[in-house]
Amino acid sequence: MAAKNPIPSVWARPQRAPEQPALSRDAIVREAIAVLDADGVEALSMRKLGARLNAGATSLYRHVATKDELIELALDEVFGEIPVPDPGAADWRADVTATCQAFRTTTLRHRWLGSVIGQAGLVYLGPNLVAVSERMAALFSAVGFPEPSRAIETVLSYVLGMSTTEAAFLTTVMRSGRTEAEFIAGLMPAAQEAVAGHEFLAEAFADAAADAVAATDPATLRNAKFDYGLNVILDGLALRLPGRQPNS
Amino acid sequence: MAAKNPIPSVWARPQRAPEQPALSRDAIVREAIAVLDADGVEALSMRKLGARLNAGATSLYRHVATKDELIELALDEVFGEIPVPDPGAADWRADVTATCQAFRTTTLRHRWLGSVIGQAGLVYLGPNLVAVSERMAALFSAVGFPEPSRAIETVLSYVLGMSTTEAAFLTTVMRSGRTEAEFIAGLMPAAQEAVAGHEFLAEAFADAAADAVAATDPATLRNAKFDYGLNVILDGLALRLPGRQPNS
DNA sequence: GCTTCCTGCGAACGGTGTACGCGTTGATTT
DNA sequence: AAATCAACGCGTACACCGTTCGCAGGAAGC
Repeated sequence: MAAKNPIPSVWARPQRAPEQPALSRDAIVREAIAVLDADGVEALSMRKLGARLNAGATSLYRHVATKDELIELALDEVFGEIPVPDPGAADWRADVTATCQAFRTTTLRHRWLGSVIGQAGLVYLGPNLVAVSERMAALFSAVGFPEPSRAIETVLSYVLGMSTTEAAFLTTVMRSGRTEAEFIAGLMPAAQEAVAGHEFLAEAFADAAADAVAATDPATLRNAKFDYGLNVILDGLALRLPGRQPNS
Repeated sequence: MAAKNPIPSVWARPQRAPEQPALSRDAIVREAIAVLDADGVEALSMRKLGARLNAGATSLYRHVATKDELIELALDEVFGEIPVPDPGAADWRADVTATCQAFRTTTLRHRWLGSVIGQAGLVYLGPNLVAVSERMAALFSAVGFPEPSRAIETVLSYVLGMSTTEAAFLTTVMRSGRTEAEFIAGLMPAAQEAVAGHEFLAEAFADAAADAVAATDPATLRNAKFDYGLNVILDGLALRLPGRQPNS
């Protein structure tokens, strides 16, 4: 307001205002993550982001080349939240499991991650992603795993696919304004109908529905599903560890 | 007014043109898929799509409620390309492998699939997706798998994560205008630098680089990586088959 | 004949990303 | 102390976007 009018009167001189925290790349990225977390990737616009920082939209371009670049920065920033344990006394399965769960947690906290990765891929080599990869490589190398990079790729692909789907689902739930349980209940009739006439799918669906009823909480059920698949993969990888293998 | 005049001369009468194929939901979806395949999801605009069909942009809205709905239709249409074998004499591993490879092939043919799924999730229950799911459920049920829906979820998550990453990578390659081999070669220096100082990652990276040199073709190397992870998962699942101890 | 529907479309609204050039400012050099 | 300069914030503008609305014209039913 007053800021728009440079000098209304010579007597009301600048006095520099309470010195805004200024505009910096870090501040922009941080605020962008806040917007993305709150309203998703399609709600992030340079104008709105600028407004939230008490700045014009185009000012952001002094610190960030392009919106896509900003998103890449946000992506890598968020990878920094993933802790990977040192390969230590604990067995490798526990370590890898913890890492994968951390990855999933981060993906669910920032539910835009999936769509961004789907568009940009993981080719961009940000420092935090590199750091996470390094820690994971350490985990597999420590137990003498024959092809660590393939093992990592396998595990991460699973985690990514699972978490992305989960995140998209949770976004849909949240947009509906209902709780997860309510949403699932409301979806049941449509699902029943879609499944009718499909013998095996109906059976699998019935099992899943029974699961849902038995579970105390949709979230814990999702945790269990995630852990199931992860254990399947770790079992498969364990067979490839040297020295403990019937045949090949 | 005169400029707007729809009929400059009576003789230039409409005569209905050579009867365009008209505008139908199917035709729109088909053309949308063509655009998506050619130029990706961010290049699909209602105006351009309309133009390609010799129609105005807003005409499309008579057949499709919204752009998002159109994309959902395209998504399900594309799922129709995935064949799933009947559970037959062949062993289940071969059947599941074939299905997963078909899924991957489709994802790589329509490289926008990943980003769309990341945004929309798989909650929408289109008929073709339901059909694919049914066939997969049949595959697992036929061998008496204890929790078919969890097995399916595990396998599909892996396939989705892997294919999405692959598709994003291929898109980047294609946009660069270089061949895949050239692109990888050009990326090497940056990757080397990013990996420097990361002990285990450097090691894994060296292995991967050796792989790349040994492979005759980047595409066959990608195939091998995909099959590796898939086999890991199938091994893990095999352990859960009833009445059977691990066997290769 | 008249009426009622269905289809396509032009115009318009409120948004988007970002290129460009301007005024200001704080530090650095003279 | 004066002059220079690079960095910064921003207003404007452009080309495009998805979508709404009301209208034109033909087809179909009566």
